[in-house]
Amino acid sequence: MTFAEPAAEICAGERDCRHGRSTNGCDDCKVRLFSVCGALEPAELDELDRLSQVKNFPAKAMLFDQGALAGSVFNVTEGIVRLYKSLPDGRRQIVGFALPGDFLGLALMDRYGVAAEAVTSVRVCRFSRAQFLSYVDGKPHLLRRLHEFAGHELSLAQDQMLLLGRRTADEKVAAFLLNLQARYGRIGSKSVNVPLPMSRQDIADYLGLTIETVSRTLTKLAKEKTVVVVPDGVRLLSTDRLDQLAAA
Amino acid sequence: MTFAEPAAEICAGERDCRHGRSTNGCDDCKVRLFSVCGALEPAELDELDRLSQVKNFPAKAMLFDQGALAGSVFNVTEGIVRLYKSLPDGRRQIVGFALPGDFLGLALMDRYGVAAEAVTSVRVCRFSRAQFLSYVDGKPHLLRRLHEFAGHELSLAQDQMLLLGRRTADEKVAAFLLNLQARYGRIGSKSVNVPLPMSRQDIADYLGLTIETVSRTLTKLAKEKTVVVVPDGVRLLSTDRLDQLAAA
DNA sequence: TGGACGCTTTGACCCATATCAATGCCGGAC
DNA sequence: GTCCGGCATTGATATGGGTCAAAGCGTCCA
Repeated sequence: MTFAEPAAEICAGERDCRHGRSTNGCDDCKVRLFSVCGALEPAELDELDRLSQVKNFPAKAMLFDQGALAGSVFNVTEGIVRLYKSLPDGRRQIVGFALPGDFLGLALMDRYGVAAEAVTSVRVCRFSRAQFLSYVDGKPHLLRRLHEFAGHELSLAQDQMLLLGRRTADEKVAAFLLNLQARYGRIGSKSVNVPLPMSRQDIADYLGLTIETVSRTLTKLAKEKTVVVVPDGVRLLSTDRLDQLAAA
Repeated sequence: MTFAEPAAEICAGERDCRHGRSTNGCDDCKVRLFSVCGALEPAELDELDRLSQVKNFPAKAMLFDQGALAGSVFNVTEGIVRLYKSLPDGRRQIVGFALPGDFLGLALMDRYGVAAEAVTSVRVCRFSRAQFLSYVDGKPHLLRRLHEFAGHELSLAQDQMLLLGRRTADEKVAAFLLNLQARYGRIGSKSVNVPLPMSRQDIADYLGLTIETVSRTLTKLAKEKTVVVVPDGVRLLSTDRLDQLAAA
């Protein structure tokens, strides 16, 4: 199983949590893990330090396959990862994109429930699942936090079900753009420029559409001056219009 | 938030766990909670006893609404509950059906993420969320178990995304029937007779189809001798054919 | 500098599923 | 019984989005 959604979501506001004790090059992941798990003692952070390990993947590399034994927990620190399930005939459903700060494998099950592939080149912090498990065991506040996190994940999955089952192509694309904007906003500058590092095929497989429909929908939105399509992204001109389409 | 899926799934086999200490009429829920949470001490079971409370709902009654403050955790002991999200214009996505043995509100978040309505008349065991929470706190093995459960839930949700986004009407209906059969099998007799207490509209809203398409698909399956449609249910004639359609 | 490859856009057409509209069927009220 | 109301089925038709096919358009590399 794989949890991969906004860690920042359950972090009570941003803060500078560099604790000045780094023993390897992986400050970022420690900071983010901190925010997921709630306050940790310096000693606990040091222990996490020792468990973490930086790893890089080129674009298109597979971090892990669906059904594989889950040996690791990852924290994405740079780049984007796609998480998906496939049908035997090749049809694919992307169930989520992991952005910097997101975790993979936090469900701590013994097998991964989805496959994970680098969309762009990706840098992660890796933890051994076994070590992470024993680290977490005996820290009930941390377990509680993890469970809350799981509930949040499930809620997002259910939103996505509503989108896949009951929304039109326009609504799907609008919701996708707004959602991405919000998530980028959390990790960097909140901007009307939304990068789209993933391909149209990825977007289509995320929204339950075809590549052509995604493309046509974007040009339609562009024609009605709701967005501007730029290289590798989109500029939102009327978030109001998008909100209206996404129809919360 | 709401977790509502096969509790039996994570129970290591059925067993008769009546512990002979019941102080109210709710043996069933204790048995099932036991199976979710792993071995508990008799004293712990007694404590749960005191927290539980039987409640009945007639068909169509709402157990709780989406976004409402989550005051309770439920364990369904009789009947079927539908869990859904709605769009402002009335479009509805059912994200799951809760059968006897399933839990509602196990995510323990402060608000329910979906609405829950009785499909049939329903009997539940109710626990106060606050009491359940303090009961669970300080029982790390139980927290671990709960977290595993959450991961399983998420995995099911992701399967449903694949179904909603990438499967045809035939495949959706076939997968739905097989899935229901498997779940009934866990709580009673594994049979080729699959009860369908929910309406066609419910099935449609679960599969992202219309009522007419569900009806047509069932008659099509009946014409090709894959199933027989009977009052309030379906008899499966060729699970092979259904498996083939569901295309694991 | 060009051409080849991968991705995106655009166009024309089609089909699976939605929509609209009867009709059928059953169970409860009286 | 029979009337009524709520589902389910079936048929006719429409359409959103899929499919197939052909250009665009960068970018990388020779």
